[in-house]
Amino acid sequence: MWTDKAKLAIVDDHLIVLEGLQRLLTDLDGIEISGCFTLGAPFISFLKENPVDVVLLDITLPDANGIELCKEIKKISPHTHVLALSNHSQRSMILQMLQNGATGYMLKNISSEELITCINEALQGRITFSNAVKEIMAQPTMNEFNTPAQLTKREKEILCLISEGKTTPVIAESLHLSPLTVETHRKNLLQKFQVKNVASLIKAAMDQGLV
Amino acid sequence: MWTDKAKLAIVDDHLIVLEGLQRLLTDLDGIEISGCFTLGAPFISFLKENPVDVVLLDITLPDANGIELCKEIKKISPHTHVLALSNHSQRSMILQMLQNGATGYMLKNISSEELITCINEALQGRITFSNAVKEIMAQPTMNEFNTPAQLTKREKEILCLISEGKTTPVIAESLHLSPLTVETHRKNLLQKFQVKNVASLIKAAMDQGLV
DNA sequence: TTATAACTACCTGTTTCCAGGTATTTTTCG
DNA sequence: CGAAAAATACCTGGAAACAGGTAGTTATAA
Repeated sequence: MWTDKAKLAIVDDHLIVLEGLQRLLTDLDGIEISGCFTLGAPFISFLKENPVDVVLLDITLPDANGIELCKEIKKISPHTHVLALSNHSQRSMILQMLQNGATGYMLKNISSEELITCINEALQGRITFSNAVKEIMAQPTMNEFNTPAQLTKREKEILCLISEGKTTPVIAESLHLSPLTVETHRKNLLQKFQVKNVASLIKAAMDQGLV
Repeated sequence: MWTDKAKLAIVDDHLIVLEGLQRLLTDLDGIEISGCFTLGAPFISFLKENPVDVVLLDITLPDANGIELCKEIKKISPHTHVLALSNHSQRSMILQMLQNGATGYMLKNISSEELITCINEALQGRITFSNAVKEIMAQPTMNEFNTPAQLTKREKEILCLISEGKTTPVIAESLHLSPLTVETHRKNLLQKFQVKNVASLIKAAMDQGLV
């Protein structure tokens, strides 16, 4: 059946949020909720069979990582606009979502007017943010990297072990490497995060969700 | 006007969650929503003038810390049952809320049946948890502290500076202390968190939301 | 098939951290 | 007020981290 209403899908693992969004978005001209999902996988299946104009996507789901999911959505259905809905206000997270095809980013403290505005903007293909996100993006790189640290597999592995409190000799042994090699990776990690000791390394890594 | 319905208040800074809860809880026998608030302060004012039987309290509000707010609610109105509603699944957080008078703790991924069950339990004064929380509490202290680290003002201050990458001599200078004093505080921090280096100190502190 | 990136390994110092204490002086609170 | 907690300061020695290099050996992708 043809309809002139835009088809909206919602993906969020919190039932409460799902209900809230439905309540805020029913009885609106021009928008029709065509599906609600608490996991990423069922939505992907749905998307393969049904057209979706815009999806409100919670980026922290139990079964999938938001960035990967966004990428997958755009691969299956490039015309579907992805509006990220999240609690995370990290600049790097916002940028990563945009780089992977998201049309907008909203924080969960959004007002109903903002929400409707953002959805309409997204339907027209315009990049859109909730007010709180706009403020975050307005600050020019306060202290952070606009490009989040790009780590190699080995570096991530070692970073993880460092965060567990393992020392260089312990890490070396558990990875069957020379302690000197581990020291080198450590040095590279400090350089990539532009910090000068483990304390700020761990903080930076956790801020970016890498640990 | 007298009513036999239990009076329920909701405090959550996310409009979406507020709407969702209203949708899930209207038209229920025995429960009446008497107020919704997006900040802690207005609710405290409301509570002073109006009876509330049970309050669904988001413990991460922009204007107040959940634990303090809970304590204040119980001081003003001891018969009001506080049901914490949160995203934080840390055992230590749950225990802290209970220690400060909360009647229950629920995670936001709760189902509607669970939610209603919990509210009814709470109305009868029984300690109650959502299923996900029950699981967390069932695990005997997997690795965590059942008593979250209790830091002094000075310790928090120094912890914060450490997380910014400051070294002992730098911290000493910026606080006008002897480096040896800072070392002592450092040592106490490591002991309180039961870790043996800064890496795991920062991780533990961030996991507990102290940085 | 070549660059380029990643992973590996080494060397020399210096600084900082950490473990193991002890001990005095303020605050804070019952 | 008196006791307990917090904050201050000190000491020694050893372990780990950090700065500053160099350099060979795999992957890997243009």
